[in-house]
Amino acid sequence: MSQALDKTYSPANSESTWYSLWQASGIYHSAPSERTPYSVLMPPPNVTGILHFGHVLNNTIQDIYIRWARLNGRETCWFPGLDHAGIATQTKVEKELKKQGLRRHDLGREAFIERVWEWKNTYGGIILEQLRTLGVSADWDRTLFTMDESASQAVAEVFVRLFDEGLVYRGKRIINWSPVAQSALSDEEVIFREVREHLYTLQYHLEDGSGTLLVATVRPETIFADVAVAVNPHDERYQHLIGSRVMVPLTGRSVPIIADDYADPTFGTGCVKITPAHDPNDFEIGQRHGLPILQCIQADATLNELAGEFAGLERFMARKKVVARLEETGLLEKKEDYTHNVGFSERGEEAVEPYLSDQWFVSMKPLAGPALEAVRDGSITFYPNHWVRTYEHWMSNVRDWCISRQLWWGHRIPVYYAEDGRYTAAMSEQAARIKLGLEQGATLRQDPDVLDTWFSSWLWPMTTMGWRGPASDEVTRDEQSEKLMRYYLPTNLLVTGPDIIFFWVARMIMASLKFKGVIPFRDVYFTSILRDAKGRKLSKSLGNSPDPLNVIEKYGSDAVRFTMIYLAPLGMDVRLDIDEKTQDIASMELGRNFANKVWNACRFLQMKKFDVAQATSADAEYEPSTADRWIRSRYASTVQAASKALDEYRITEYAKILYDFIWRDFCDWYVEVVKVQLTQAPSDSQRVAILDNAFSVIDGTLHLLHPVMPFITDELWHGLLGHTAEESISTSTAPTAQTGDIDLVTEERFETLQQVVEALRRQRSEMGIPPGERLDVHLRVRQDEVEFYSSQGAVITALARCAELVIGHDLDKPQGSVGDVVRGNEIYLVVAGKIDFEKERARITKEIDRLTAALAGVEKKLSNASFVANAKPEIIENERQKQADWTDALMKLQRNLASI
RNA sequence: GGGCAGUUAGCUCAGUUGGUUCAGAGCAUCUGCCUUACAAGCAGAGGGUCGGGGGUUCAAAUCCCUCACUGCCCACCA
Repeated sequence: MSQALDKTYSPANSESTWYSLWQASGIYHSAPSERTPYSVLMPPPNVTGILHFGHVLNNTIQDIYIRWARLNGRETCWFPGLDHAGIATQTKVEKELKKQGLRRHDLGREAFIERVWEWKNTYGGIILEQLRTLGVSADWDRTLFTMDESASQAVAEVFVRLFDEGLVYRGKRIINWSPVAQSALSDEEVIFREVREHLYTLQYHLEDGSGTLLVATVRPETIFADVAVAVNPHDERYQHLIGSRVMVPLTGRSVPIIADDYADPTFGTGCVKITPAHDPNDFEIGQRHGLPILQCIQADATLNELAGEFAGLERFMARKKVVARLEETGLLEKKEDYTHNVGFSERGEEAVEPYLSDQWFVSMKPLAGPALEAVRDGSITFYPNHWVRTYEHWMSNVRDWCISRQLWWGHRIPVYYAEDGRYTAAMSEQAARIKLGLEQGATLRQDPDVLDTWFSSWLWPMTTMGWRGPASDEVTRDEQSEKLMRYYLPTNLLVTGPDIIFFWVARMIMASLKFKGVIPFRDVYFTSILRDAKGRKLSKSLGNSPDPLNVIEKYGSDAVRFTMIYLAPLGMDVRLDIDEKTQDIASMELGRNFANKVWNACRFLQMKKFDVAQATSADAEYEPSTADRWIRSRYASTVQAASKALDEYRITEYAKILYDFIWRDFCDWYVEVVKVQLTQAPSDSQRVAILDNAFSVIDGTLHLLHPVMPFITDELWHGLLGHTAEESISTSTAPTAQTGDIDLVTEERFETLQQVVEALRRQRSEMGIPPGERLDVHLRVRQDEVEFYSSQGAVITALARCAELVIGHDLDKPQGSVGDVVRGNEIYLVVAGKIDFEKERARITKEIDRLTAALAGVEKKLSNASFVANAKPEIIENERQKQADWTDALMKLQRNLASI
């Protein structure tokens, strides 16, 4: 046994020491072996990322399962990595440049990308470093960056393959445009927010001067691109006008009045202006009716020459001016307040502009079918399961995925355009020439755009294992990565937030099925959403997202991990009591106090071990006490329950089971009894036998606790059980439930003992007896229990602070005593002169009232013929037993009351 | 408009298959303790009838219906 443990657990030093040891010994590296694999894919944090509490929760859960699998002898691999996060990273670097008064175009594409790489190299690994502070036991040797060479190749090959199959195509569509990023966005990157604007009703004069059509719009700045006004074909008000023309205000242009069901006669005036270039619905109507397309808003969200005097104005400024001019010219009929939803860019704060442009799309329907099936047929299980509905809904209505981004940072689209306008996707210029049937040296231009970040993320299950794409599979055949995928795929668990179920989870399922014919993972655990005390999501901008490293520094990593797990039930939001001023989370004390409790329980055992003579061996004749057998029984149940909770992904319960076992059973009762047993034991060899029992329970308990509290458990495992520095609890073996140790008879007996002690304590407290004062106690028990209670005399005496303890079957209530009844046992505490008769009478009366009411309930049940006829026999028997017990207790209490 | 969660003690939440005093835990509150592992602790106490209403059942916090409120996701009719 090593050095004495300190009085208080101080995580700061020991945690980093342990992590260094773990890392140096490379114990978390994994490779295919004879053992059953267990693998987890880490959701790759962004290179710009800094650890936040979402990561803490997410990675703690993953680490728990990884460590638990490792303890259970699985070949355990946790694949970590980093995401290049296209838009996010590029925006960051552009902001940096802006401080120097530069824009990316000033540098040029190549120099700019170089700057981003510099940024990535400087800040990219920070979060991975931070995850180590948290204790994450990933296989760092396998860390992958989504823009690493192998991953990039896979991305390009996948693109080419899908292009060749016609599943990736180019098209001119209305897409979500971010004027700030100057790039397209996918539908998933747009979030809708309610906005209070105005609904303007404009006068469109009929071209022949015969009247005016009133048209409502929230975007009067788009009138310059109007190509028609639509009315409902069944709308009698306007039927006669269909086919005639109206003048678009402020333009001198006339457009036709067309009939289309899209126009809702009950909304506004029933007339809709049609602007195909600036509204997805209008675009479709334009297609249906063969209308021309006019575009008046440009990529930077300013108006172009079509807008005449308004050209060059930013869209919202233009709206103001246009409205003003309409007002002047009398063409503005009315202006009403109007609240509706507007799409905003997920990252930036700006309103997304529906923008007509050439983009690349993935045709999703063919990919969605098998992916939907894999979840429906149970090959993949979601926890909590209700997310399946969301998944199904999205998958059934999936729309094509816009994957091109007008950015520089990312995987360049492997498409080459010939001078004649033809194009193809290929792995190189030369390959493209061959595909297009062009001669060597023919000029080609590569598509300037890059791919959506998620186009690399969806290959994560394969690229993390070294996959280089479908063509490589067929041609070069990478044995190494093939072996890894055969062994580790499908991975066992994915832990992620429900917010990226469409972005990532669904698409990984599609890609893995498409390219490897295998599901990427079996179980998906959706984590809780973290909120502050006011219920708001944690976010940097709100200032309600403390830096986890500071919190870890204050409470310890184990404490933070434990608290997060304890507080975060499966599938529900979690409120954290974040103090915005101090950036502190006081509830972390729960974990810290618990860690300290574990620490001190071990410290106690260690001290007792030091007290016995060195090298004493356990007395083979030692007969385990009731408490010894009780704690073994409780421990066996705990192993069983904790394992089951983990298997079922009820990690909060796992945490609670351990918390209660260690604190309530082990510390509050077992350790207290052990103190008595050690004092009473006649020899050191007996003491060693007693301690052996305690050590074996604490050894197993540390293993159970290790997945959630890796640092302190390894430290105690060494400090207490004398393991060498080369060993780690994390690579030792988990305990299995010894169901034979579960002994319900002993548990019942011990519980009664606990209740007797508690009753005595309650009496003392109510009578105001100072804790130090010892009083006589008389226990009247059943004849056949006298021996048992006598054997527990020392324990009761110590825990209930008795002076003299008299145990017998045939005892009378002593003079000057207060009494109580516990499971048929009568307890008398001799308080002599200190007795407060009023209080005592009140206490017993209250107890009698309670029992009388409870008994009445039972008797009512038992006298109910249908209850007796229908209820299960054991339930009825139970009620009968209660009736007997309570009748007996009532009798004893009444006698007690009478004697006061 | 469609879908999914949630509503249990002052606060944050447990409560697996309806039935052992199941109405629990932590924090907070109150009382008393530095009892030689732990004051980051120990011993006690008070506090809720389980959102409202209805139903099924011998029996409901637990199952069904309905209403209300809260949150999230999807859709997005100018």
